[in-house]
Amino acid sequence: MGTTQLQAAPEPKYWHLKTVLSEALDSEFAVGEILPNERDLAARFGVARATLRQALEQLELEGRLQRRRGVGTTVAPPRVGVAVAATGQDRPGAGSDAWQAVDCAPGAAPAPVAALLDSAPGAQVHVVRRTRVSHGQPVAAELLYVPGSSVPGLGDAEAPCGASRARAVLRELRRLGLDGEDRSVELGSARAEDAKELDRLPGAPVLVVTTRYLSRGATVAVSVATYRADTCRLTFGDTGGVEFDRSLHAQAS
Amino acid sequence: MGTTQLQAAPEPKYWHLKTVLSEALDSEFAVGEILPNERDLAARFGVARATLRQALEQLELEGRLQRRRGVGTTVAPPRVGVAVAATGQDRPGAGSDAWQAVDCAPGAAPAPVAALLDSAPGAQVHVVRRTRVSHGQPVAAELLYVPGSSVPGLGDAEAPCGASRARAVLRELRRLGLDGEDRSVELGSARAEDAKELDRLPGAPVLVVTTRYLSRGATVAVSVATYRADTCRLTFGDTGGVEFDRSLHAQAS
DNA sequence: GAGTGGTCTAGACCACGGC
DNA sequence: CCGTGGTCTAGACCACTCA
Repeated sequence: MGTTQLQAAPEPKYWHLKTVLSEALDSEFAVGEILPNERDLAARFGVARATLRQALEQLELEGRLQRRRGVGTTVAPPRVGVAVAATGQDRPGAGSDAWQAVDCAPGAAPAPVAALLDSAPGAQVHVVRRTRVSHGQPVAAELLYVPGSSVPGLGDAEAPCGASRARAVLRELRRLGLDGEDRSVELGSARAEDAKELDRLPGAPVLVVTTRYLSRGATVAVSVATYRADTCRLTFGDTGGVEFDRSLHAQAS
Repeated sequence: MGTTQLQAAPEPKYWHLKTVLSEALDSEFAVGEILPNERDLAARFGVARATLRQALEQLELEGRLQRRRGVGTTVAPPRVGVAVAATGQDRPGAGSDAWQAVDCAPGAAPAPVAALLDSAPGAQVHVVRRTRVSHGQPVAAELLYVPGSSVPGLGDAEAPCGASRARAVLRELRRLGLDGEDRSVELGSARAEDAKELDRLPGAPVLVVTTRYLSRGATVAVSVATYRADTCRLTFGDTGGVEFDRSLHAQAS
């Protein structure tokens, strides 16, 4: 019959495109360099813009590209290793990498958090907001839920509600003496609120780190931190080794 | 003028759709139930299929939906907590949750792995493939890179190359006595090869866990494990607590 | 205002699973 | 075989950034 279906490779175009672009990024582009715009690229490869965009989305997901509306598509630097370390409670940051208390408000813990806190779904807690900056870029936004019973040292009036109160809660928490932490990591998408702080669009992929802080066997606080998945590599230094932080994704010399 | 642009909310349609669908999933659908097909759903909401798909993709990314070509879209069960635990070296799995050695072949470590192994980019290593199954579902595929110098007990001929040889390498490795591990977690997309083992399409989002195993201060092996990001929540039990494994994402009673 | 990426449409065909 | 989700097209308009 006249069916000219000779191509035995049903590999999607966008997948092939992604491979080609990925190799081009390695060999022909420097970090920070801006690519041709999507319309030009699509024309150059002979595909529709939507198809090209599918390839770019994948590359952005893998942290190889960075796209900003009104600006363009740039080659992303290697992912930054951020330590999801020991107590994490506002410890003196190593240089330019630390948590910053933003504010503190009374509120109700969402159901999944309440479950971890062993409290009723609607129970009132202190909600501390913090932001983490690494190498000058925002990498994470955190909501820390602290039941009033964990920090009895504070009047639970709604009083100051600012960064200073946030620091006060953290101080009280530290004084409890934390024995350990349970952590989990999963993929999520940035809520509109987080997206703003992370300088991303809503729905951007994030790594959600949920931490349960323990003191004498009881859960005294729960933290939900969302890290930018495109720019971050979370590191867990079980041996205290810092060397791991470099060189992953580094080009072999 | 006749411009009837009264809507002050430029919230994308797919974002709104996602919210609506998400609420519907909570209230009107049971786990495993299949949704109407995409064409019907799109018509029902008065949007193009591409727009509806954008919403579905987000929900799938968040682990709320599961889509399979030729079958349909189903409501996903809550993410399964998988422990990325202590030595991890083929320890007797807790019930139905364990690593399974697949095979072992000689090969060259890719550049980033070679860097972690402190070896030349092209150096020959044993490449052990393992698969992890949890609750009957494949959740992770792993490539374990072991330099020949770490396991001198084996003749480095390409001999058996099967699951038995893989187990032999693991046994030798365990006999070294591992002091500790450095780990990192980042977002990636499944290579065609991994995708097959994980029962997903190539490019599917995965959590890439890179582990460096140490013995007496030296790196003796490097593992790159890719976990299905849609179905898995990685847990790190610093305190050995297992309770954390349940109840995240559980509906409050 | 020009140029960028982000959203959206209304089609089409293909690959796969199950009947 | 039919129905499903997956890929792809060729347009359009919008929101944003920056000169």
